[in-house]
Amino acid sequence: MFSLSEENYLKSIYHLEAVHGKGISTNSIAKKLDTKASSVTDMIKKLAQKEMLVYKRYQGVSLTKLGRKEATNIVRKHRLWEVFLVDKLNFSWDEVHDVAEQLEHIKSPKLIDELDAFLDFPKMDPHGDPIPDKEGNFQKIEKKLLSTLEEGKIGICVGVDDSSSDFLKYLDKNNISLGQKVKVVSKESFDGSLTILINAKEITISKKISNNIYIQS
Amino acid sequence: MFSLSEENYLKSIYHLEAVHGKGISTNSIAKKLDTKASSVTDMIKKLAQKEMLVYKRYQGVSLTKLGRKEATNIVRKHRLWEVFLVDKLNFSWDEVHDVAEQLEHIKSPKLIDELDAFLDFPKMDPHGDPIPDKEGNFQKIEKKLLSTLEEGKIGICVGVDDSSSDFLKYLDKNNISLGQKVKVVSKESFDGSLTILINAKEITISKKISNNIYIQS
DNA sequence: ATAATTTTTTAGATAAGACTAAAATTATTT
DNA sequence: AAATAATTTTAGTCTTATCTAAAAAATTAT
Repeated sequence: MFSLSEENYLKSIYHLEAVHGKGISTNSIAKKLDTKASSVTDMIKKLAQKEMLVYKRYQGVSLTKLGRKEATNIVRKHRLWEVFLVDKLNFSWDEVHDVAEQLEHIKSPKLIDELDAFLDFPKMDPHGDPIPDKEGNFQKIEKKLLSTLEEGKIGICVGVDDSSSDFLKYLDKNNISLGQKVKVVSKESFDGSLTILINAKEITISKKISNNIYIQS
Repeated sequence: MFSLSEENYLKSIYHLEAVHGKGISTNSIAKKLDTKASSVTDMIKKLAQKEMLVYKRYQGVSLTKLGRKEATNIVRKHRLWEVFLVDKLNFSWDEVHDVAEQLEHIKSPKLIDELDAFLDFPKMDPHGDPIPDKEGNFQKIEKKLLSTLEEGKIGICVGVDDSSSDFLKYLDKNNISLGQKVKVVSKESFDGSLTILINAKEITISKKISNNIYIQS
């Protein structure tokens, strides 16, 4: 069994590995968890002892197969709860994160699988992220950033990179949601801002925004 | 905000007060929480400082209005989650306690009220215990122990005192569930055991059992 | 009423997880 | 290849919640 703190470390390292590959630095973990590097050193020693990750002083860490399994399960729980909150309890996609952050730590062999079935085995969470199945497998979907789409091309919104409430509220305000068609009308080379056609309306979005929206094209 | 531990103390004291009235002893709290009296002293000092209860050395404690409100809310959450687990996730009534024990500590203003609505504002949990509403009010139903029912009289099962898995499994095995009619066929004065008619079948139950079943008559 | 017992509190220790400050190691410049 | 900078680790401290052992107060028995 793992403590809340241990689970949060495993999850953070998992997410960092998904972006940066193996060999995650102490500092990057500290940044992600908003804690100090010295605290991270303490914890990764403990997790190394539990064989959840491989650690050599000054060399960063990598999850073991066991550690990855543990982390995947936490991610699975987080995302299933998000679906529950949105589909059943009328939460909007910008409200779910903090609650799911708590719910993901509930320990019950039966609970999560029953929840999965109750939700009809969803494959995606409300932000377009894949939900691992019981065994930890999930479908990796083809996607790229909206900012990489060329002028005149069309894509469909399939996810967001940043899931912060502020960003998601911005999208809501501009009627941008998953499954929607977007066409890049023009691209400003100076600042990378994009004028897009969405919902039969033209809007201009900054590079920072288009860098946080995933599309399929 | 309260820690998990603080919440568990508040809940336990609340339940003890429901049975024994005001002035709960350090020892009884220790017993209920399976901890040491010295630990209880430490914690009740802290809760007294937070004005959740009134405490005078060697005199036991009583919840303040604030403390009772806090405790009631935890009970509300516990029981709503129990309903969710049974009604939506196919848990049986002997499986819900440990999971609800965890879920009751999830902090979200929106979550619990949405859950309440989603479950259609249930008034009772799976064990027949009342669910407090948002304001902390609940209907106190008229009930008495099956052991107090006289020979020849009829009652309806409305709750259980002991919610342990073992006891509930015993009831399942004997087809005793809430809402069911029971008739006391005979009462053995020597050991207090009861022969009852339930489900068109006669069974004999010990005093210990009849002391844990609530009926309405 | 005093002695014995039980309950409660205090004092001091421990473990988990975080922190600060300083030392050790690695990486980057010049 | 030194020197400087950045990162990481160590050492020691703090907080929360627990514990044991001993002291203090209350209760019960004689």
